[in-house]
Amino acid sequence: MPELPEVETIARGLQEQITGDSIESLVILRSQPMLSQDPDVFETALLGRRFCNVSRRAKYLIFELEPQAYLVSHLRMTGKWVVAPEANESASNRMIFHLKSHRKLIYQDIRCLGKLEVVSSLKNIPALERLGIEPLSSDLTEEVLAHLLRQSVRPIKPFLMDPQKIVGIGNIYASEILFRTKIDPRRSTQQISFEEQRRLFKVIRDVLQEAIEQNGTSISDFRQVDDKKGSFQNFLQVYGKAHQACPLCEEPILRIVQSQRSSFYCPHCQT
DNA sequence: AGCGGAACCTGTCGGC
DNA sequence: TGCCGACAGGTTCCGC
Repeated sequence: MPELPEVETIARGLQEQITGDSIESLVILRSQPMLSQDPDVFETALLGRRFCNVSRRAKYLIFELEPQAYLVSHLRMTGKWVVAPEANESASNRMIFHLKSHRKLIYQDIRCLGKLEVVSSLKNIPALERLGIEPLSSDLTEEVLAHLLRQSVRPIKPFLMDPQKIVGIGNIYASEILFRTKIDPRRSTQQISFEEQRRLFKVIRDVLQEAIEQNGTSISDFRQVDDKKGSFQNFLQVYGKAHQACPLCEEPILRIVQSQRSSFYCPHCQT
């Protein structure tokens, strides 16, 4: 489900809603295969602890707890976090945290592809160590992007989605970024010109930043922590728009498959 | 070393 | 109506 802007939106919502609150009890409705650790260990590590911060790294949510512990959550395709006065009877509810404020923090996940883990140190999560560069941080520069493009040999679209290179860009934003930069998603990273690299650098940051300002993209089921929709879906130009007219030239948008994922692009505008 | 494909799951939708 | 395949916002593992 979520890419960087959606995860950032959820992190901000949770930060605002649950910081200072603590976990009184926990009901685990289903733990497999989302939990990599024993459910009893998971529960014991959480009970009584207080949320002191919620942040994002790549597409991971990091709940900082006091006394020191971290709940690390990856939503994968269909994970969601909801804060509400009471838990609704949704079939996708997987865990219900009963908070001291009497509100409920609910983890939902239709496909159960998400991952949850409690650790005493973030160093205990190898996947976090393997992550690439945060695109909105000062770590990403034109020079760094040029270097990453040069050392890779693959089409630009799967490159943009590789979290070991640049984190946070998923299937929606990869297509949107390439449309705005007018680059064909099949082009090799080796063949991206200097001018195109500069455009990519700017557009990657612009698109992600704009999507955060719109609270993410709600195409099917993404919702904020308070159940409201994001609004970046109103600004999508190609994602999910196969056969529709390109907003620039009116040619039909094409859908192709790359690395087992759909790519949407305008064959006339993107070269 | 780094790539593409399969696997991990469930739900929905369109075609026959 | 029922069945079947394709598809869905992601990552990891495996073989080449």
